[in-house]
Amino acid sequence: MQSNLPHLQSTFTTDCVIFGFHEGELKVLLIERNEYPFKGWWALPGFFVDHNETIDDAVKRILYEHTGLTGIYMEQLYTFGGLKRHPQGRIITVAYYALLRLDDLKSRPVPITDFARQAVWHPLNDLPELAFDHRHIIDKSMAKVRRKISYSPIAFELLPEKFTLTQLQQLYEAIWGRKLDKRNFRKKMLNYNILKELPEFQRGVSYRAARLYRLDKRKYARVFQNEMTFSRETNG
Amino acid sequence: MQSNLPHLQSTFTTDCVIFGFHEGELKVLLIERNEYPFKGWWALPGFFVDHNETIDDAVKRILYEHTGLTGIYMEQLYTFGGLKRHPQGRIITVAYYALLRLDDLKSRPVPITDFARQAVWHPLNDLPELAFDHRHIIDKSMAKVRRKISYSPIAFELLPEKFTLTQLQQLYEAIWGRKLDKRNFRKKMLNYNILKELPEFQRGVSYRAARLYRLDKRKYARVFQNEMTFSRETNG
DNA sequence: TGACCATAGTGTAATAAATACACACTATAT
DNA sequence: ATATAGTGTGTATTTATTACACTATGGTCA
Repeated sequence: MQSNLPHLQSTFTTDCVIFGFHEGELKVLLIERNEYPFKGWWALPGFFVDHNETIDDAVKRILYEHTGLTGIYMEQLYTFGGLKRHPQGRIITVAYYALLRLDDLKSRPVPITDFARQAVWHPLNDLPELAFDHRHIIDKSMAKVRRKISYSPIAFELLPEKFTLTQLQQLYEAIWGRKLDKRNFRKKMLNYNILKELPEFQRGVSYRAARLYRLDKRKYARVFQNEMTFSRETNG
Repeated sequence: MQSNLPHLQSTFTTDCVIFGFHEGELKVLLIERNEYPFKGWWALPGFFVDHNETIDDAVKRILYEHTGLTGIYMEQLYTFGGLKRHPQGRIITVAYYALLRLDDLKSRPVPITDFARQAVWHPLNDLPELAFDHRHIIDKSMAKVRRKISYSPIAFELLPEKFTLTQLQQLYEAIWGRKLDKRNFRKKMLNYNILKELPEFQRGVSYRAARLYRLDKRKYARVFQNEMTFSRETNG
């Protein structure tokens, strides 16, 4: 960019699509707005980016405020600058998505801010009508996650530290919206050699308890390049 | 995002990585700055985004000013908001990359603006030191193009309408920085069935003239989903 | 006009990866 | 003891990837 020009001024914000996975379902954290415009509507958590913080820091702040957690996996998605996306004038928003372990959150109430009446996890398959262009932002996030899960191990961000292969498979199925073959899934996933088999099993289930695994972080980086793919499987 | 808050103001710009392909080499269009900071340094073409134009429109404007062309393939890359990226304070930039047919441009002089002494195509493998974080932006663009060329037919944006298979292969080789096997490349590319064989041949070469092809647009969309890949080839 | 140069153009076999597919096992609850 | 519900495993088939070397052609130049 070039300088010495009139510094045109504009307002910009960040909005964050926070994904969680619980009981085989993908969920998104939405707030119910307590302000105009779109008062009473559901919307993505978001806020203005202060001029002395980075965009990443603004997003971390929002994530902390809504989850009480730090160190959440997050990635910038896209910057929306349509002239009509906000009824009060053009507001640019830098959208991020975040993936988090819903289990870490179980007993932690979602804090309420002045701007939101409540914050609630909504199943991705059953979203209410959303304020602004937020539905579009969620759709675009899902498209990115759906692609990215094929070549990087982001799925593990959504699972508890110890998980069963069935949980992992259900997560892939939820993200891709299609069934995978159990034998092929396990064969392939174990072949990547990024999972560490634990000497532990599920507890409290009324059927054969499944073995627990966790991600082997030493091998994580290697796989990031290897590009895991489950590309063409069609069978149930 | 939420409203009714003090509208924090900030300045933001767009920078554009314009890629071209010529004589087997990838090139980037850079301007020589005629303004402080970084006066005399090479930089990406860019400009402030006006508050009544979309970001896409700002980029189209920049592309037109520097190439005289419209309808160029472009895509948003990333938004950079580091506090120290500009010595005069935090300026957010939305980076785009664009792909264009250098041949369309052959006899067209690159226009000079007040802010730039000259605009020159630089080979990607031999870039000068760049102003701001522009080197980082170019690297990130290349990473995206390198990935995206595997699953979408963006390569054709860089070639003339009629091209030989060797040109197409050289382009993939330039983008991936490694040699591909000619027979495997042709077999695979022709199998996608997205190329239309023309009844024409190269002219003016002092060796056997190669057949010309062009992209078959009817089949283009289908391949966008099919995910062309040349993943593991290691042989020269 | 024939030899030469530079690049175009072609096929097959070996290996690796993806896919389709079905049944026995086990922990728990009743 | 038995019903239930989900765990855990192996193989054959198909498809994709890789490795590899020679002939064909158009143009140039002696």
